[in-house]
Amino acid sequence: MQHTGGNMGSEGITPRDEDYSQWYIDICTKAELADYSAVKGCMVIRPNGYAIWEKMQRALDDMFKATGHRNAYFPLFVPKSFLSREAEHVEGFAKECAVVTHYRLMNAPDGSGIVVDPSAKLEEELIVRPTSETIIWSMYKKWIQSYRDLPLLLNQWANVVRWEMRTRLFLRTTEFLWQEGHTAHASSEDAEAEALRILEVYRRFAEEWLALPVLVGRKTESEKFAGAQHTYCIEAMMQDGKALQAGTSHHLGQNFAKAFDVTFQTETGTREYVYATSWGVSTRLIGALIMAHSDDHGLVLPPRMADIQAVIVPIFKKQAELQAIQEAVGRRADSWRDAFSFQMDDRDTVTPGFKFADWELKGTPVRIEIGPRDLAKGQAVVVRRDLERGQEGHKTFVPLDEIVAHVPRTLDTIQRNLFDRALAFRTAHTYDVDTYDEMKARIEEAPGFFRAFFDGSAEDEARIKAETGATVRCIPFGDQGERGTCFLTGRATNQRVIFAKAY
RNA sequence: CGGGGUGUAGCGCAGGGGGAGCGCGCUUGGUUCGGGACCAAGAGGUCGGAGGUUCAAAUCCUCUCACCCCGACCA
Repeated sequence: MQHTGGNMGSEGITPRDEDYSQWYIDICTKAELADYSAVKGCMVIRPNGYAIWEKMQRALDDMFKATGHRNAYFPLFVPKSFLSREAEHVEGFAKECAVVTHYRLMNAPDGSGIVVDPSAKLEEELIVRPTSETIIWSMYKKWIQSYRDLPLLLNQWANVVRWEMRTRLFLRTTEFLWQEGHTAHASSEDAEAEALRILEVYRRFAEEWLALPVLVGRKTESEKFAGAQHTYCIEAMMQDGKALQAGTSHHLGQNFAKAFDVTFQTETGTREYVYATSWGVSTRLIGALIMAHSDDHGLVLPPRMADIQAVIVPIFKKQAELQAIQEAVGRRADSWRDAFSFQMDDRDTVTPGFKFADWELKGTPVRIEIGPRDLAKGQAVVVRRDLERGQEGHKTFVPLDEIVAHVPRTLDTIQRNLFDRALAFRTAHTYDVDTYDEMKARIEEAPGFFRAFFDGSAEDEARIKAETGATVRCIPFGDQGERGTCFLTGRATNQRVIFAKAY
C-alpha cells in the first residue's frame, strides 16, 4: 500500500488484534495527526498532531523554567570538524548524518532543470545536527570561565535529523522535533542531581499529563548514550506489550568538557573541567500517547493533552431548534470556557451519528449531546471517550446548569482512568522470571516486561537480544537491594532489570 | 542493505492491446437528522517517468524513479 489517509473515516481503521502496526498507521493518518511527505522517512505533522505537541511543549517548558532553565537556540548546521572532537559520541551518529556540501543551485546548461552549482562547493562541509552537543559545547567554552558562571542551565526546542534506515510515523522519522537540555556544572554531584531532577520532571510529565505510567531507572552500559557516563530513562509499555523509551537524561561527566576543552576556575583558584548533563524528549511521545491509550475507534486523548476537551453536538431538524440550542449554550459559554475547552459542531451537512464517530476518531475526551428533548428538560447527554458504548458511566444525563461543574470532574476522571488502565495493563504484562529459559519460552506468546535478576555482560545482553529480540530496557530505581541469583549466569547479584522488546 | 508490496480521479481500488471505470469523498438542488442518511444532476485523469514493439499501449518488452510495509541498525 502507498499513501494512506484522506477522508475514509474510522470505518477503515484496522483492529489492533488484526494488525497492530497497521492500526497505528491508521490512527495517525485517519485522525489527521500526520501524513507522509514527499521525502522518504519524513512526515508532515498536521494540525491535530501539532496541537498535541504544543500541549507537550507548554507543559514541559513550564516545568523546565520552574527548575531554573532558560531557552536558547543554536544553529541547525554543525561544521564537520566539530564531530571529530568526541570520538565516542560520533560513533553513535556518524552513520546517519545528512551532509551539506553546496550552497547554490543553477539552471542545468542543457536546460534539463535545476542542478547543484559545482562552483558553489563549501570549503568545509556542514552537518545537519543529529543532536547539538558539539555546537553547544563549542559555545560553552567561550561562556564559561569561572565557577560563578555555573551552573549553566539551557534548553532548546529544535528539529534534528538522523538518517534512519527504517522509519515509523512519530516513533522514528528522519527529521523530528524535540527539546534538548544541556547543562554545565561545577561538580559531578551537581550534574548528577541535575540529571535526576530532569528525570523526575519527565516522570511527572508522563504520568500526570500523558497519563502514561513509566518505569524510572538507569540504562545498562550497552544501552546508554555513547559519550555519557551513565544514562537515565523513563520506559513505558505500549498496548502490544512492547517497551518505548519516552525520555532520557544523561550524566555526561567531563567527557564533553574534555573534548571541547571547557574548564573553569574554582573558588580556590584551581582549574577544572566542567561536568555536564543532557536530556531530551521528542515528538516520539505523540506515538507513545497513541499506542498507550487509543482503541479501535480511533485516537483517545488524555484530557490534559486535548486541544478540544469537549465537543458539543447539537441534535436538530429545523434551524429554530439549532438556534435554541445555540442560545442555551451561548448563555453559559463564558463560564464553560473558564472550566474546560470546547467547540460546538453545528455543521448541517452531516448527521449527528457521523459527528459522533468523527470526534471519537479524533480522540476528543468528552461529547456533549444536546437535542430538543434535552432542552425541554434542561439537560444534556455527557459521553466519555474512554469507555465503550454500553459500559457503566459511558453516558450521563446532566442538567445544563451543572455542566460547568460536571465536565471538569469528568475530565479528571478520564485522565485518572486512562492512567489507571495503562498501569493495570503494565502490571498484568509484567512477569517475574527466575531463569533465562523461562523468559525465552514466554516472550513470544506473552510480550511484556520481564523482571529478572541479571548481572551479565554486554556480550550476554547481545546474545539475549539475538535469541529473543529483548533488551534490557532499564535497571529500575527502587527495585534494587534484594539479593538474588542472575537468571543467566547464576551469580549472586542485587541488580534487578527489565527485559522487553522495544520500539 | 536484504525481503515483500504499490504507483490509474482527493481517498480506496478494478481493468491487462482498440471506448478510462467503480465505491467513497467533492459540487448543486431537494428530502433527512438522538450512532457513520437518501434521491437526482454534475465536476474531477498527461493511467509514476523514459524508451521500445504495434496500424493502435493504462495494458506487452526494456530501463528508470518514487513511496509504503517487514527485517537487520537505531530515540
